[in-house]
Amino acid sequence: MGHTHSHTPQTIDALLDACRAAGMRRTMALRCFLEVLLEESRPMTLPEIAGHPRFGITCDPATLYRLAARLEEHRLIRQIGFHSRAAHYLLRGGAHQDYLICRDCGSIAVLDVECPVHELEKNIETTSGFSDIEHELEFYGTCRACRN
Amino acid sequence: MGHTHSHTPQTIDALLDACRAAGMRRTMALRCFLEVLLEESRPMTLPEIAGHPRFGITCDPATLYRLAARLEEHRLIRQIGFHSRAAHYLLRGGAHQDYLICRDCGSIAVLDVECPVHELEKNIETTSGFSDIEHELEFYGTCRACRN
DNA sequence: TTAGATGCAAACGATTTGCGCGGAA
DNA sequence: TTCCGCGCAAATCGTTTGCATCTAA
Repeated sequence: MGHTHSHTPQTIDALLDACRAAGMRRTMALRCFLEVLLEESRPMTLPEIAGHPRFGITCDPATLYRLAARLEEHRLIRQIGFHSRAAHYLLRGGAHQDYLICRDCGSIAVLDVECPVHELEKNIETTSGFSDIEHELEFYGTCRACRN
Repeated sequence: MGHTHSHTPQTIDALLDACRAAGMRRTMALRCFLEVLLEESRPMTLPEIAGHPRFGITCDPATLYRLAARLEEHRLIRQIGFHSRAAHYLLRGGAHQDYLICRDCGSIAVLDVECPVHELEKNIETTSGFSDIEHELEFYGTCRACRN
């Protein structure tokens, strides 16, 4: 069963409320954006999000990027940098995840492990002068399929 | 003094030899590329590398990107994905480094800590079916200057 | 009514690709 | 002499920005 530190289950409404509380307007693009991210619950690029069948409207790229910027600013989503050209985003508030990525085919798997850096993170927080620290841990390897 | 697991000190000649052994030609662009990476010994983007004073020639972007691709393929350099638009590269063969990055100004600091994921990494290697695994660990926070 | 969102269009910057030439082996 | 690597040029693709219009509050 693993180490899923369960957090409060997220719902669209709760998310939209949080957005509202952060001063954002309850717009259709916002709702679609969050719905996709919530349904998929994995890191996605903006082109992926816009192309998702659940994304019910057509929406200008500019809108999407501005939306992502606002959501990230208000800490509702988080960017994660795999080695792909496009940035990935995921909802905050879920359990922290680490990833295992195939450097050939780019497939992304979620690791079901206890993240071993919490200690270190606290340590850094007190000694570095940085605040609001969080981390990103990815493993890159060659998956069985790509090894031929 | 920290945890610098010292590796064999690298020299341009050793690096060029390694390239040669990998079947690459000893070209001027290759030498400049490696010299910059060696001198700076930090993750750099390709535009940064090409713009470095030590990069003695002018060289077409295409050449640079193809060079990087070859070097990465032969495992002489390694890509690392900070949250910047451009990919960063660094020489392999140095000690493994983890980073602390300011999410506002983007400054990158090298962490002088024992990396706490080696165990986990071995673990994943035996259970995941992935091979040649390596990891990337970055901490993101707000640095003192950006906190105002 | 009004500040915040959106669409449109155009600009940007990193990265990629096809092609013919020049140089390292 | 032979390929490999290079410069040139053009195309891709993710992302950003200015501006006029629209809309949620």
